[in-house]
Amino acid sequence: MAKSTHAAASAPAAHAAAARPATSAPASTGAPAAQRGVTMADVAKAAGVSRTAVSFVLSNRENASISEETRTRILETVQVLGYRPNAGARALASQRSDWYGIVTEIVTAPFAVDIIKGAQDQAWLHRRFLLIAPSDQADATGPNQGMEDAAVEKLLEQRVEGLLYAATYHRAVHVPKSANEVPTVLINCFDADGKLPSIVPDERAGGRVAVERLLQAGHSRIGVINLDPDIPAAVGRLEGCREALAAAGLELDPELVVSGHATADGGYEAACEILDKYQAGAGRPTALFCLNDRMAMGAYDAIKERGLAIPQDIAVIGFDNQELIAAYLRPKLTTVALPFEEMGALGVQTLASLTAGQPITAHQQMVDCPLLERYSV
Amino acid sequence: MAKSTHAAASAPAAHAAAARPATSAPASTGAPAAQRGVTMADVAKAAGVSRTAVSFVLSNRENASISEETRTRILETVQVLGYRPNAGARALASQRSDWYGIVTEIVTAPFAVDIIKGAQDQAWLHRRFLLIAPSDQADATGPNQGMEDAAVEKLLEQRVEGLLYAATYHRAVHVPKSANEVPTVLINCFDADGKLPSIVPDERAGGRVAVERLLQAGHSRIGVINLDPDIPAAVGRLEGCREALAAAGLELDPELVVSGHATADGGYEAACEILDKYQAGAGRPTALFCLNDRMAMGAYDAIKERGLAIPQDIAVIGFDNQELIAAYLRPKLTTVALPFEEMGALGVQTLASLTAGQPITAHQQMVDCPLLERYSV
DNA sequence: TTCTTTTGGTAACGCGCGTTACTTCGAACG
DNA sequence: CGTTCGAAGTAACGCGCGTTACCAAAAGAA
Repeated sequence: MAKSTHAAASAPAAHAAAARPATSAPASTGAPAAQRGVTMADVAKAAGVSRTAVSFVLSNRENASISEETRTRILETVQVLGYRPNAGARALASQRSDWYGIVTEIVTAPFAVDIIKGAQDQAWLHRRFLLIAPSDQADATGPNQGMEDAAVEKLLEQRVEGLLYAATYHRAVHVPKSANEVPTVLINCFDADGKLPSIVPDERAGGRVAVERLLQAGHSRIGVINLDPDIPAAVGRLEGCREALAAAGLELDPELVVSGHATADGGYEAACEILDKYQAGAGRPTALFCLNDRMAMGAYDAIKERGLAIPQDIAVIGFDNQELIAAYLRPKLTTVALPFEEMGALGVQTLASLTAGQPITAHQQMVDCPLLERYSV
Repeated sequence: MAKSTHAAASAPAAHAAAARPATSAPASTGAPAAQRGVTMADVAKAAGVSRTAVSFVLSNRENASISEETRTRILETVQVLGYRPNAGARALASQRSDWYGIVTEIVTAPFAVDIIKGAQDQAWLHRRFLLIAPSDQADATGPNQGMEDAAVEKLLEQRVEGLLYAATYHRAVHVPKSANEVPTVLINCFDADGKLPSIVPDERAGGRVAVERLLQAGHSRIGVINLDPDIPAAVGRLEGCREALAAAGLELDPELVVSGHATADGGYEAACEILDKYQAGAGRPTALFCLNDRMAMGAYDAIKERGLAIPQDIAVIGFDNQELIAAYLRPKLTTVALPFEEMGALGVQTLASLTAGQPITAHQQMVDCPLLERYSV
């Protein structure tokens, strides 16, 4: 709780009470410094025109008839006075807020940030603001439904034009009811009731591309370090794995599939089990497909412990592209990336279509998981 | 760019054109479903009172005289109609927006998310909304000043009551001029002009606590894998290191300080240099203080390559607490954490004081960097 | 009984802006 | 010379709400 905050030795002056007084300095020098609270009426008065004229000029109205002369005069006045439009007032008058809301679990999120970034960038391009509301809260006792409802409620109070609902791992979710009042798109998750449009990673294609890469490198006996077999990610990735093998006329040996806890330790143990089951050349796999990068990290240790080299003796391929792991393991990990940024961006695009009343391409959109080649295959 | 979006096989129904029509259903059944666009006036009419009365009740006015009877009647009507206050209109009328803005580099940020989370949580507790604006943008050519100005400008258009400016690594920054129009607090950086209040990690105390831990474990000859010696983080941490040694009557041997690139590879090379400079027992350090976790990751490899055990032969301590590295290395890395969340939270608290006109405790507040004990010492 | 105070409200203004309907004026037209 | 018409601009309303000033009736006080 960061109690020990003390004055810094390095900062010479101690502007302690730096709070700005809220008093308005009515008419300062004619400096171009933006004065607080300059309104459209002020601009109008200073330019000697009506407020309406200013509004017309600033909103670039097509069929407004304003002479080029007054037009430039108004724009100059805007500059001089440092006028800045009031987004809230504009929203009130025009009945459109230019805001989207996103509710997501920030706390437990190594990935949420990527979704947010993708969405944020795209929203910025669409000249929209993205309001972020946490669906989990520090002082709440776990991620409770109450928080989510409150988050959606707060967002709706801000009159967001659309809602994004993002999960940090691919799964089915229940979205608060009030989300129905506004166009809503799910990201990295799907509606358990099947009503809302969603955007998810194409796990199956990802699994396929991973195993295809191993096959292409000449491996035919491939071990799989599996996640909890019930979650959508595991189902899809394993299915893709089977497809790739089948296309090469191979089958997945159930003996070579080991499920473990989705951690480095879990990966370590699973890798040990697979590696110790066979002798080299006598059925021992020459490649490991780890269904996430954390497990790949553990597998690395198991492999190195046995004096084996990556990728010469055993090739490893991961999933997720957890940057801080994959890019810093030695050798760097070849892995399949989860397209969080793209999903975030696509979410905003979909929302934009929806709010514009346009049809969307599909109820559930799947985004490719690209292979990231590094040095472990 | 996520081109291949195709209909999902798993989603049965194809609610393709799910766009909601914007037509208002004037008087639906008396269902309790929240009708879009219920206003305070609607509530007033339905409850048979004036709009003022509703406003008084909803804002819990102290000295308003509303009988308990009408009060409950109003509240019931609010429930029934599903009235939801319009935050924008409220902001306009009350001249306070309840919004803070934060501008930060999301792109290049393994850490920015933590700052945001801390700030977000705290803002939520203060019943404030946090608007996030990116200071770097996907299509921009690098982090340019133009983007930052635009970000601040956009935030001010939203009439944020205060501004947070966050960097992802501790450094001096230049803040856009217009930030002066509103209370502003810097997080994980400081104003090059020395005007704005800031919140930074106490690097020196962090360096001290790290080395104290090593000393306590019986190490007296400690190697240091340094960052670029010029950045504030390196200066502070090294200073703390010297202090701890001095307190134990020791001095820092310049021979044992090696600077490297702030990556795993840089750490690997630096560690190799230190380890190969001496024989075991003949001056070779028994512990390494790595000034960040990525370098510690490389150091691990150098140590293991030489057949040495962590922490039995060589103890390692890191800095930053980059979760995905520190918590998954084997053995798990003891490190000093950068208090991003705390800094974010403290930033909002400071902003709250500032906007309330209260004095703040110090121009620059330093937040402790706690030691995280794991298994590498 | 008359005057004052309290209780329980309401009318009306303004926040900053988008938007529609209207006015004025000079030029072209018949 | 009267009429029409476009150009240039303005008055005024309303978005949803906070807030101040005011009012009517009931309850005490003198």
